[in-house]
Amino acid sequence: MSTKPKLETVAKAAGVSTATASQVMRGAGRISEKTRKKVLQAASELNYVPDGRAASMRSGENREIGLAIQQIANPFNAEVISGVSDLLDAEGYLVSVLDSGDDPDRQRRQLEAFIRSARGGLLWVPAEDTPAATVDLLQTHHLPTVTFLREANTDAFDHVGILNAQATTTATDHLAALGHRHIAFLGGTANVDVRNQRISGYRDAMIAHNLAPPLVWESGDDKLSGLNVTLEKLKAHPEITGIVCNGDMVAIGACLALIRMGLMPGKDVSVIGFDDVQDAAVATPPLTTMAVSPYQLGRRLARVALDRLRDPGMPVTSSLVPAKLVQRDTTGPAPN
Amino acid sequence: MSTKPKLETVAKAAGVSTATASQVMRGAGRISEKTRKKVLQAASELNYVPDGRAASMRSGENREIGLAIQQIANPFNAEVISGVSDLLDAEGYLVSVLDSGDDPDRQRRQLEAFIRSARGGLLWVPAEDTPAATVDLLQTHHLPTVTFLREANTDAFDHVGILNAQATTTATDHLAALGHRHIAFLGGTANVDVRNQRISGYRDAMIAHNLAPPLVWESGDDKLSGLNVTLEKLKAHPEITGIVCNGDMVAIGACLALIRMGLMPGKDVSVIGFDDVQDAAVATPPLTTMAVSPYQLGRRLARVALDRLRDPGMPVTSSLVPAKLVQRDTTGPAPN
DNA sequence: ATTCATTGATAAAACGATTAACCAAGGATT
DNA sequence: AATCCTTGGTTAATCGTTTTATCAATGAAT
Repeated sequence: MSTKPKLETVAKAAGVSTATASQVMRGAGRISEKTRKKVLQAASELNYVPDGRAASMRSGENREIGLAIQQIANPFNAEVISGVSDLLDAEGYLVSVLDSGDDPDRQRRQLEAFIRSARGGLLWVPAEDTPAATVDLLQTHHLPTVTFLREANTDAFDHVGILNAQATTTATDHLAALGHRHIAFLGGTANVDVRNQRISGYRDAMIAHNLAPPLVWESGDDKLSGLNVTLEKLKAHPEITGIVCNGDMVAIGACLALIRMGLMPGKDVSVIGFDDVQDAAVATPPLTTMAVSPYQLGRRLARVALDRLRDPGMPVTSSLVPAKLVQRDTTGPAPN
Repeated sequence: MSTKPKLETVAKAAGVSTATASQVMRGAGRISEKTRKKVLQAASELNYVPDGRAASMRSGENREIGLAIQQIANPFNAEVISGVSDLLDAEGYLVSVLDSGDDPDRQRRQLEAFIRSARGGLLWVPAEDTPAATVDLLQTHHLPTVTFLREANTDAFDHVGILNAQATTTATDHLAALGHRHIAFLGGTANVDVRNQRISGYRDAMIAHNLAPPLVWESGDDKLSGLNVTLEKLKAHPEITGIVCNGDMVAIGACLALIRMGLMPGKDVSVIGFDDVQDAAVATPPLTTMAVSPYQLGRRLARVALDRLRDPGMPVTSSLVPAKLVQRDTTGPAPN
């Protein structure tokens, strides 16, 4: 009574062969209505759930897909996850999320475990300093992979990302148009591709408008380090009246710092974020930011993965989505 | 060259049987050092990764465990996830996170898919209004399960949770000691166990101190709805000088509302949160809250799961951890 | 020179599904 | 009446491991 039911159990209960039972369960083959009913009845009475390991092993299919990301706690990532899950869930896939903590070793272990279980596909934000061996691993095992935000050093994977340089150029242009001349870039740790692209967009705009020499402030990606770094750096550079940020969280941190220093964001110093996380609109004051809609980005990512799974022969795609300037209260005309 | 290597491939390359190769890979059985070397060599050259489906099917073991939670984006949950992953990761398990969105149907689909793949164990925050059939499903399939925060209606699962009533009593006591007499409870939607427990702790304290009749304000669990509900309700009840919250995010929302109304949190109206998420300390003003350390809670959860997996015969456990009052700046003496 | 352990390796039967190939029975077609 | 589809179902091989039982070879003990 308490032993886990298998296909054979169901088949016996319905008085048919396992082959027939299997066909019924999958709605395949030619089965009469009468026996179909019998089998389904038996299955539901026994609370039968097929063993996906066996099924997947034999059929070579697997409707579980993984999303490997560095930090689930990051609100941007959290919203991406929602977008991915919502779409793939509706298509009958099971999405499970892996958090690498941006640690290449941990990432390696996770991906090996992932390959072991031979799942259907992988949506992957490669950890910083991912070794080529890890990319090889995925390729050797023919795991359908879509990279996200960060590109892997190969042309075998589809990619979904953001037009980073274009976005920070737009952001810097915006501040320049408001009369700011001393603009700094804040956020991110050294040598991450995404950040480098954003910095270069910012640099280009600074040069194009013939503004003060570019100034890059390194920090973490969270609120707290945005706060601390801003406090410290702004003391050394009181001439700064505009800050282009690597993410909304640091931007919010920067605003907190300004307030602590008795400055008014959007009045004394203008701050512009990146991502448009939900918090951005609720922050006090509401944050001007380069919006990419993480949720929609997640859906796009899922869509690409679906296309790839359905047509493995499809040529490799790369889709880069633009960010839109969303003006709220943290940017305004440069003071006198 | 490009076909996925299997155990047979490795065995052939090393000139041994698959049985031997298998034993080498798992470090089991009695194998001479010489052949051990040969096999390992071959395996690494071929980039061999065992097929976990086959292995798990035969051996009945699976080192993948799932964490099913309602909303990844919630910072409390995000920190729990870190705690769980850190510990289980170190023990060689693969943790994958499922987001049910607190939707019972979606949860059901996810859990079925989860059972299909016959994974090792489940850490489960049951969705609101989870039907008994879903609990049955897990039991029929003998999936080692630990419920978290919310209890399932069965005594078959281990449980890890919070002493909710005790915590809100402490919180209310704290406000009462500061001289507040009109205290409201804010947050959560109707009829969630956790919330009911918290409300009852609040109620008990209100009655014990002979304060104004309890007042419960319903809202979501996020910042924005905390903000909106507070704006609205406080207009109707201007006598309120203290608010006990169902979570830090609503508490922060409430503070934002106060500021918008020209009131000072901790001076005009005292607010006390629940959870102690990272944001609580960074908020302006820093939030007084009932701290449970989601990260540590996650580790505890993982620990219980490990114990259960290692000794399936162990009697069912239930561990409830207390919350500690962390005083910051949003609570203070009642105004005159 | 038997017998007995011990060591190191292997053959073959699982695990629980899927699926190609096959077949029996009945009806329609010539 | 012989042939040919069609329908509805079954048999048996297969996926890639793990594991039990077995076995050959070698050296130690009688």
